[in-house]
Amino acid sequence: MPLPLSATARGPRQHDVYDTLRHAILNGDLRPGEGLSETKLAAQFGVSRTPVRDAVRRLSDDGFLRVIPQVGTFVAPIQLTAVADSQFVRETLECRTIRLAAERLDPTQADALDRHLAAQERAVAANDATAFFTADEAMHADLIRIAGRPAVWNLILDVKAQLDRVRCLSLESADWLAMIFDQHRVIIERTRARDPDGAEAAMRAHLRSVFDAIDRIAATNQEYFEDSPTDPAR
Amino acid sequence: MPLPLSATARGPRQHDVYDTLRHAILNGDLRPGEGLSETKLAAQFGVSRTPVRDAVRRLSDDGFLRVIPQVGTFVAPIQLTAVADSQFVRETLECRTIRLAAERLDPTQADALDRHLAAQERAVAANDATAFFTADEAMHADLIRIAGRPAVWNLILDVKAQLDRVRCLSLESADWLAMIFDQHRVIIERTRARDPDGAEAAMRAHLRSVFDAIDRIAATNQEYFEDSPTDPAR
DNA sequence: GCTTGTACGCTAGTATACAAGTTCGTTGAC
DNA sequence: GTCAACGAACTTGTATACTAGCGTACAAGC
Repeated sequence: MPLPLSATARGPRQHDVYDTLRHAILNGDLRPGEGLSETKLAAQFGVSRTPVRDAVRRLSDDGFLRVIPQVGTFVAPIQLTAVADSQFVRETLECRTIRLAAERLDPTQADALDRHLAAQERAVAANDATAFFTADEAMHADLIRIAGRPAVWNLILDVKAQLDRVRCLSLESADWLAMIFDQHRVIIERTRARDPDGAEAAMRAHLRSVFDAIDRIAATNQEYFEDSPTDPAR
Repeated sequence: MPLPLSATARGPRQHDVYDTLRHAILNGDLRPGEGLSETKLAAQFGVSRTPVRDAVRRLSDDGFLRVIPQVGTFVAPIQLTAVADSQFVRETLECRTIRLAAERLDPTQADALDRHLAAQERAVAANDATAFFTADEAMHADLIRIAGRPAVWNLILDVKAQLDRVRCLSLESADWLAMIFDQHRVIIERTRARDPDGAEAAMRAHLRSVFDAIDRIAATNQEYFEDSPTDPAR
C-alpha cells in the first residue's frame, strides 16, 4: 500500500484524518478497492484508533469507504448509477437556482461574477486546472448564493464529490478548460441579461457536457467502477 | 431528563443507539436544547461509550445534535432557514421527478399508486396519522422510483427529516389528513393522465401547503427554533 | 491431485481507563 | 454583603486492551 499521505509534521488536529483521506480518495491517490486498516492509519497519522474510527465512519457515511465488519475497510468502488444520480440532483438544483439568480441579480453581484470569470480566464491562459476549478466552484457557489439559497451549495458539494472523483481520474486538456470557460461565459451573460430561460438552458448544457466527459472517462477506466445496483447494506 | 427510551431486552445491535435517538429527536421526545450525556446514554442502553459516540457523531453530522467539546451534547435547535432550504430542495427535486414519473408511468405502476391511495383513505377514515404518513412516504418514494431515480429518495429522506421534525411538534387533525389525501389524489390522477405539467403543479401545491402548515407550527413553538444563521462549525 | 480440517493472523467492534477542559457551587477574605 | 478564587463534578476527547469473527495458508487425510 503506497499511501503517500503526509502524516508528518504538526500533529493532526480534530478532522485532519478525515480531510486527508477524503482528499486522497477524491484525487485518486487511494484507488477504488484499495484496502485500509484503522490500525495502520492510526500509526501513520500518529494518533490512536479512536479519531481514525471517527474519520472512517464519516467517510463511510459519505459513500467513499466501505466498511465490512471483521474483514476490513476498503475504498468504495465508483457506482455509475450513483454518479448518474448525483448528476441528476445537481442539474435539477442548479437549473432551478440559476433561474432565481437571473431574476434576483443586482449590479454588485454581477461584478463579483465577472471577477470569477476573469480568474478563470487567467487559469485557462496558464493552463492551471487547479486554479480553474477553484474559481469554477466559487462561481457556482456564488450563483446559488445570489439565488438566495446559500445552504443548498453544501448539498451540491456532497453530490458533486461523486462527480469530481471521476473527473480526477483524468487530466484536463487546455482545450477542455477553454470550452468550459466559454460555457461559463454564456451562463453569466444570460444571468446578467436577467434571462432565466436562457440561463437555465446554458446551465443545463454546461452540466450535461461535463457529465458527458465524465462518461467518457468512466469508459476508459472501467476497472474502478461497479455499476451493479449493489445495496450497500451499510 | 425523562428519556423514555426502551433500552430493555435484547442487547442493542450495531445502530440501535443511532436509530433510537434519531427517532426520539424526530418525534419530539427529545426536545431542542435538551442536554445529553454520552456516559448516561451508554448506561441507559447498556453499552459502553464507544458505540454511543459513533451514534452521537452521526447524529451530529445529520444536524440533529450539537456537540460542544468538553461541555456537552445537546439536541440541535431547529433552524428556520434550514427548514426552508430543505423545503426548497425537496420541492425542486420532487417537482422534477413527478414530471418524469408522469412521462414514464406504466399500468402496473399505476396500480401500485392506487394501492397507496387506498391505504391512505383507510388511514384517514381511522384517523390514524401514523399509518397515513407511512403510506404517504411509500407513495412519494414510489413516484420517485417510477421516475427512474430511486436513489434520489434517500436524499429526499434526509432533507425531509428536517421538515418532519417540525411537523411532529403538532398533532394532525382528521381534516388536515383529508386535505392532504385530496391533494395526493390530484397528483396521482394527473400522473396517470400522463400530464407532466398538471402533475408538477399538483405536487408543488401539495408540498407548499405542507410547508405552510409547518410555518404555522413554527410560529406557535418559537421556543424550539433558532433562525440565526449560526455557522454550525461542525 | 484434490478436498477438508485446523490453526494463525488479521480485521473491526467494544469496553475501559485516563486526560483536558468547562461549569457551577462553595468558601474564604475583604 | 460582595466578590474572587478555589475545587468538585461534570463533560467530551483520546489512548489502549480485549473480544468476536473472517480469510488464508498449510497440513493431514482421502
